[in-house]
Amino acid sequence: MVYQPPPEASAARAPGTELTGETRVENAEVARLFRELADLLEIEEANPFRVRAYRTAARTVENHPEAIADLALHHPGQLTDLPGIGDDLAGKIVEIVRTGGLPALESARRRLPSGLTSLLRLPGLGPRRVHALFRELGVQNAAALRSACRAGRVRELPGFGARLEEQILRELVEHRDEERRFPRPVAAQYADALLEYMRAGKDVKEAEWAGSLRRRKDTVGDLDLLITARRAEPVTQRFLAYPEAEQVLAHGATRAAIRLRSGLHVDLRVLEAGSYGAGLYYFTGSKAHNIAVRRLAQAHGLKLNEYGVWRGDTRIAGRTEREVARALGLPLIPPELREDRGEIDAALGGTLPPLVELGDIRGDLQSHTTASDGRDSLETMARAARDLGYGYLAITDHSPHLKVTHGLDRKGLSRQRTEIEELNRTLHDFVLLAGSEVDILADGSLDLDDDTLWSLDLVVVSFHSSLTLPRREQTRRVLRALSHPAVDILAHPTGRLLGRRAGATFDFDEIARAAADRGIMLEVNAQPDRLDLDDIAVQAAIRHGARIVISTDAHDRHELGFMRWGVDQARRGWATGADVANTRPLPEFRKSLHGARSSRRPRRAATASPGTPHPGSARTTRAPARPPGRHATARRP
DNA sequence: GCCGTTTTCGGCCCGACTGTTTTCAGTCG
Repeated sequence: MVYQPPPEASAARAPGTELTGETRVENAEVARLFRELADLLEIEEANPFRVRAYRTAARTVENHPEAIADLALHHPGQLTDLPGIGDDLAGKIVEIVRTGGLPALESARRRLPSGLTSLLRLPGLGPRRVHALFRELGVQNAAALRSACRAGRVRELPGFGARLEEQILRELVEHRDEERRFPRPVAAQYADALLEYMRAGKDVKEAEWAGSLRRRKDTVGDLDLLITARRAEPVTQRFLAYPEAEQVLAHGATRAAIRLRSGLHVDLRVLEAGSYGAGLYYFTGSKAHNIAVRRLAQAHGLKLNEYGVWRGDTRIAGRTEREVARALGLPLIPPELREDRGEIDAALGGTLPPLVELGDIRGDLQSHTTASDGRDSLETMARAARDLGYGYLAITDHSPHLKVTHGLDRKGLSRQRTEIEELNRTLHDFVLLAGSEVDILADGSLDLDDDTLWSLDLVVVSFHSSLTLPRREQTRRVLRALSHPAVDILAHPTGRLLGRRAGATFDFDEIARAAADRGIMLEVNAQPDRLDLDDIAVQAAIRHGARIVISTDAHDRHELGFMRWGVDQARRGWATGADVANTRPLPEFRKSLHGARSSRRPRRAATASPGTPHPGSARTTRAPARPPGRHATARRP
């Protein structure tokens, strides 16, 4: 079978064409190209270690907290300092960054249709079978595979069969070739219910979630449940009988898998108690972290598997994770950091960061009331925040531009301030801050006049429209907004909505540097479908010296409880309590806030219209918002 | 394709389950 590629697949970009600054290649794009090439090479049965090298490189690039394009263009020699990047891959990165394309991938696409890579996502189909489908039946994509299944031609291939054919067809009809991930807060609801059900089983001793849920990743593809029991069979049976299970995907002695009605796929593993720690470690992952830790075990002459740490045939650890880690000469690494992003070196060097905890949070810096699109009153929100043990809550109703939210203008904000001041007189040990979530307009100007902005305790800015501006323009827009000296916080910086909207494209490093320079804080928005910034960006922001805030953006009193999701996100970004501004008690938080603002504020209160460039730009008149070097990052990877 | 207490070649993490194999390859995590 000779494959004729469609014309558009090979005519990506004329050779030698250079990309202009307008379209800088994102880390994620470099990673995507490497992954596609790895998939195609694997289908071609290339050297599996070569395939792995591309996947490792994809992960390294994706996880790199700064723009790989900057490195490739200005310091290409430093690319090989990154783990898993050698001379060859460094050259390919430079190629991608310069031209937007990768000749090796284009050549692979001429040999194999790239539609094949989506077939790899179908359960039961790996590279060998996908290759056979293409070679024997000429199948190039999901549609062709569906026809082949319906015609009964798939079952006749060696290594396939009627059952596999039926399964493939079922999966195709249900679109399981498309990647589906759940925001973790959503997956956690299903997980909590299933865990409670399993713990009620009489044979169950310990039961815990592992996998990406335990690593607190922002989205979860499937759930991994670990259970210890003397006898595995009754536990497995109980699992398979879970009322919410739609389909049994696998069922062995110690392992089983089901799909819930929600579409979530759940893997169960049953172990004996002596292996609990090793099993938990193993199933928590990530895969890349596991591989790195196993290498470390090898270097010590040990073997690590899900049953324990072994010296020859003797198990020397396994009961608890801490015991497993100790046997490998490591302190216990928090699950959030287990991504092979430098945490093992940090652990070996004794420089793991003391991650921020939910209990460190002293206040919430974004919330809404019935004055705009919230569902609870000022007083209800205040009392709920105080009940959480906070010392302060910022009320940040929307500005008028966003019509659907019925935002507050100058008059509305003034009225609200009066109410807030009255309320503050009745609340003990608790303060409401009068703020606003001010829309960043398309040109980067702000949606409130300067006097109104300066009248607020806290100015949070964010955009809700024009998310698709070209990169350079979007960067300029955000920089202009941050150049307004009254701005305190940039909220949900990318505007992404998990599973629905990718978010705006801009030069995040430039924004983070500007924020650090001006003492503006970057928000980790804790709304389950935002979780914006993501973990990589949090890490990058901290490296640039910017402070983080974790805010719930609560639209009613219950949503104040979203704080935990934001804290999890910040922890994955290696944030310590010191990196997060709202771990400070109010006087301290306020002092730093007003310190930063008063030094930015022009001598004579600006009366210019919204967004007019400001005299006495902070860059020249303001002392740094914090001592330089506070973020000395020897502990960072 | 990367990498080095195995250092420029020869390794590269480890085990369970499924289906169709009749002894194991492929897939999955």
